Amino acid sequence: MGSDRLPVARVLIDSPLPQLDRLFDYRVPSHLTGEALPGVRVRVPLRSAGRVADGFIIEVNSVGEFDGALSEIESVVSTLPVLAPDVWALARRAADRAAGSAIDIVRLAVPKRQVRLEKQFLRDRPVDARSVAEQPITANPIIGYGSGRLEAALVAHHRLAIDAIPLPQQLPGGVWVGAWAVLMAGAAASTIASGESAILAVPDYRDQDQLEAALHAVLPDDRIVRVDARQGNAERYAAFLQCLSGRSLVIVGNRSAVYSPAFALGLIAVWDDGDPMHSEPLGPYVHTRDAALLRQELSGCALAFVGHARSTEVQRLVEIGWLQTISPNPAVLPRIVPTANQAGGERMAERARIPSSAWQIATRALRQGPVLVQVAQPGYSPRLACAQCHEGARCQICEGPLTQRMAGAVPACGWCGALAASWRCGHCGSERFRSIGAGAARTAEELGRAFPGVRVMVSDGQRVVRLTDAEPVLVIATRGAEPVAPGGYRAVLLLDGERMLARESLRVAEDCLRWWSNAIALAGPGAPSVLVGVGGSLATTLVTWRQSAFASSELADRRELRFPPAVRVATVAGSTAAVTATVAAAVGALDFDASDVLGPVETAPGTIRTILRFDYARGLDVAAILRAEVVRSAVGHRRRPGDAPGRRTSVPSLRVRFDDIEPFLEP
DNA sequence: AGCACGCCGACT
DNA sequence: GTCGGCGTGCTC
Repeated sequence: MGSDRLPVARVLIDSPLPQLDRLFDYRVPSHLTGEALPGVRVRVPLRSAGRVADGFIIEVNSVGEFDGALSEIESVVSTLPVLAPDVWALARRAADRAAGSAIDIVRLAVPKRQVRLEKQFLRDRPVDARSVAEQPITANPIIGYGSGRLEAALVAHHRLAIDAIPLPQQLPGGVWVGAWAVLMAGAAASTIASGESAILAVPDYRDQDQLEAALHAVLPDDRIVRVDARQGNAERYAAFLQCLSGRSLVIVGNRSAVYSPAFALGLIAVWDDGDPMHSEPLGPYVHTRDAALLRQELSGCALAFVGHARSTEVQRLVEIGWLQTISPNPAVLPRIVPTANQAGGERMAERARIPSSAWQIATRALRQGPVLVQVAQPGYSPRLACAQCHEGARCQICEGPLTQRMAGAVPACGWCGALAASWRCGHCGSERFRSIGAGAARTAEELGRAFPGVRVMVSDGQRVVRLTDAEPVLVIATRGAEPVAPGGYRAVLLLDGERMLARESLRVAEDCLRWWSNAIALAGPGAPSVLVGVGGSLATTLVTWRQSAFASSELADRRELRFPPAVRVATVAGSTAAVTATVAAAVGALDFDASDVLGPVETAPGTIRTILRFDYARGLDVAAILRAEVVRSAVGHRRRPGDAPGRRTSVPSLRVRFDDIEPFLEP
């Protein structure tokens, strides 16, 4: 055939089907040879004439790997290469590790196309990127870690676990942010100064706001690109195009920022990797931390995990020598006051559920400025119960737990939101309920009485307050919603320790330590932080501020029990038949020890879940086996027994998830 | 997913 | 004989 000599494009098809997660060969027709280049979006025929699929050209070769008849690329959607080679390599690698499809990662990495923005970008783009004279950047020294030490590690592209300085800090413009944000901005600036790009990933928009403020203090605005969850697609695409401009930039955003097409990537830094917001909810559920680790391995850039409390995952990486630690020098120790939950003493304090010593500390601190009170739950009454029989009050529509947002408010369902105006106990028929526990609003009410004449503000998930001055005020905040106070809080009260520790999770201790540490880091220099009702090793850890020692002993416990992150886990869920077959295949091929097959447990009638655990070294083998089973179950009988003939199951009968951060929680 | 191919029961 | 049922399998 005369067409044999035409180039062959290897194309990734944009399809959710696991069996299509490989490259397909297409002939490049002669009129497209100049445009059909790696990274561009194309439309290609699939199976029968007339059907077209979207895809990305991954590579263009003179010969194909498929030895059947090739179809031709139908069209090149746009000449802009949107899928950079290093991002593709990362997507493939991340998907393989998680038994998922590369296209699912590519969809996180490449936003949906915005034609107008893209055309404008192609029109305005200089022909030669190097012709743009770049304003030279000189980075200020990073303070608090010994002179030049951090910068040297960044230039040498080391992998780091950095302990943040637990203090707020004022920016030149007057705004106060956590010292961690100043550190990360400094690291980014030093990366830019050496002509490279930096990716900074934060868990949520409050952290993002602090980090952006710190970045704008050290870099020109046009060097900072924001990629976050609050953006619409147009804004997101504009930011994405900016990354493709061939300039060294700081890309700051949420978990998807780690997939940005950075030019000359020199640094990936992740703030607070233990925050569950770093866990990707979309398949194949790749955690920011893992994506960052893979990308660092592929690109050889510097990598930094920055936090106040160290996650057990990062601690593991430190202990196997993958990360080196960098701590503040000289050390910065917050002042922690542990208190047992002693009753008696101050009557006002007792009514507000706080020990008298804490009340005294807060009273003294309130003469000088703001005081932070961290509580576990938002709203007024997080739980309601029947006043007569004490059964939990449940929604009459969906059986969800009833809560109260404000004092005297009509109870509402915590699941479906339905108002329960005429509630009646499903157990004894009583119409009276009482509240169990106290949310932020109720704590605010109680503290308002305990501290007469003091201004009280509530900052929870819905309403986050911002403090602009250092006036005395009591700030009641749920964990994670604590505002930064100018000059730092004069005292921090950590109230609901016992309740937070009562959560049923493998990671409670680790999570609590992170929540408390992050709140303590908002206290000003020398200001006391009071930990109410918690003793033991957690209290000791906070008092000595040796987070790494705690993470290390926690990790040792997990090793003993063979729990993550000492080992990896894969959750296999779906129809009884599919899960049974998959687990059998994995056990047969990889010789799992019986103790490493946890389950099955029934999750719903006809569906089960089994957890496999395995050492890191076997990760790729396990993923390959499970992936093959996912493909098989997708290709095989798509009809469940008992289904009406002709209609197919749209829900896949097999789901696989690696490294779920809460693998043992009931679904 | 879609769509073609293929191998057994009631029709011109 | 063959029209069409849906089970099976493939997509460059």
